[in-house]
Amino acid sequence: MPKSPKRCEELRIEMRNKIIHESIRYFAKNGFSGTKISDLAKHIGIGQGTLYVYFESKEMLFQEIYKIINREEDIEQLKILTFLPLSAKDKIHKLSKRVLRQLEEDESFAAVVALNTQALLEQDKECSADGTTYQTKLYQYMVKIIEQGQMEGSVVNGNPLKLADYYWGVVYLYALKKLFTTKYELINSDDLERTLLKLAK
Amino acid sequence: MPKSPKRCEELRIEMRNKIIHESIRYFAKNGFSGTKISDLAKHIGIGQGTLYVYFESKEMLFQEIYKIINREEDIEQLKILTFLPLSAKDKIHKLSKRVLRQLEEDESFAAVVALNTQALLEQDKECSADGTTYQTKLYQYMVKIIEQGQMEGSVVNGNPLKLADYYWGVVYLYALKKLFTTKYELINSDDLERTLLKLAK
DNA sequence: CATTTTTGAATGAATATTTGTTCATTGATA
DNA sequence: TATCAATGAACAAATATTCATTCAAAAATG
Repeated sequence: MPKSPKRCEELRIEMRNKIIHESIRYFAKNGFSGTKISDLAKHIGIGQGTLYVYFESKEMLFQEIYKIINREEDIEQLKILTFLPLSAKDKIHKLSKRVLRQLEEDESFAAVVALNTQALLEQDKECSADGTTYQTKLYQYMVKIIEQGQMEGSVVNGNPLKLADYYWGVVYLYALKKLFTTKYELINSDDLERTLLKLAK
Repeated sequence: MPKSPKRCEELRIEMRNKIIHESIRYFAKNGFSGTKISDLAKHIGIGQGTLYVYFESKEMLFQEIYKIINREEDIEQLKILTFLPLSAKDKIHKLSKRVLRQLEEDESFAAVVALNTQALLEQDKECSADGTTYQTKLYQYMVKIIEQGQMEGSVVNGNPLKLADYYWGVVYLYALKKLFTTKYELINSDDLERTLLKLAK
C-alpha cells in the first residue's frame, strides 16, 4: 500500500503554502509580467512543473494570491480601533505604531500592502469598483477616524478620503522600501502620524 | 525628385519625439516587461515596424528614455533655490508649490518622477550606486535645505537623508495617482510640506 | 526486518504560446 | 517617377505549459 492519504494531504498543504508564501513577495517585487515561472520556481526551490501541480496557471496563482492578501483580520482590527472610546489622536498613534511594527515583524506584510495598493491604483483601468476590497475598507474606517479628529481639532482640514489615501500611501512607500532595499531602516512613527495631525508647538 | 532632405529630417525628428513622449508615460505605467511592443505601437498610433526605424530595440528605446528623464533643468532649479537667501520654511514652500504645479501642468512630469523613483528603488539590486542619478542629486540639495530648517527650528528632527527620501516619496505617490487615476485631484501643497515641517499651533 | 510493490508528488525536457524583431512591399511626396 | 518613411506579415527569441519519467515513502509479504 502507498503513503497514507493523511500524510499526503499534509504534504500538499505544506507545499501549497510554501509556494504561495514565496510567490507573494516575488510578485510584489517584480509584478505579474516581470515574474517568469522559471525564475519563480528557482527562487522557491522547486521544479517548474511542480507549480502546475498546485496551480492551473501563472494567472491562477496570481489570483489565488489576491484572495489571500485580503486580510480580514487587519480590517477587523482597524474596525475595532475605530469604535474604541479614544481620541482620534490616540487612535492614529496606536494605528501607526501597529502598522510599523507589522511592517517590521511580519515577513510578508510589506508584500501584502504593496500588492493591495497596486491593485487599487490599477482598478481604475478595469472599472471593477465594487468597493469591497481590502484597501477600500481600510479607507472607510480611516475616514471615520479622520472625521473624528477634525471635529476634535487634532487633524488637519481637508477632504477626509483624500487624507486617508495619503496616509495609506505613505504606508505603501515604506512597504516598497522594505521590499526593495536590503538595509531597511524603519520609518519613524511620528513621520507617519504627521501625514494627518496638526502638530502643536 | 524626392522629398527635400530638410523636410525629411523635420519629419524624422517629429516622429522620434512623438514616440519618446508617448513611450515615457506607457513605460512609467506598465513597466519594462509589462510593455508589449505591439500594444505600445497601437497606443502611439503607429505600426510596430516604425518603432524599429527609430530605435534599435525595446531595450534601446528604454535606455533612451532614461537619458531623457535625467532632467538637468530640475536639478539646476533646486540648486538655485537651495542657495537663495531664504528661510528653509520658505524654500520648502516654494519647492512644494513648484513641484505640484509641474505635476499638474507638465504632461510627462509624473512619468519622469515615477520612472526615476522606480530606478532608485531597483538600483539596490544592481549595485550601480554611482550617486549621480537625477534622484540622488535631488536628495543632496534637499538634505541641505532640511539641515538648514533643523537649525532654524522649523523642520522636524531626524536623519535629513531619510526625511528627504520621505519628501520625494510623497511626490512619487502623487505622480502614481496622476498616472493611474483618470479623475486626478491635486494634493494640497500643505500636505506635502507637512512631511517636513513642525507645524506651529 | 529485509524485500517487494504500490502510489502520487516532483521533475525538467519537450511543446505551445506569446512577444520582440526583420524585411519586402506600399504609399506619400516633391 | 525617384526616394524614403511607414507598415504588418513572417520570423526568431523568450516564456508559459504539458507530460512521460523519476523518486521517495510506506504498506504488504515472506
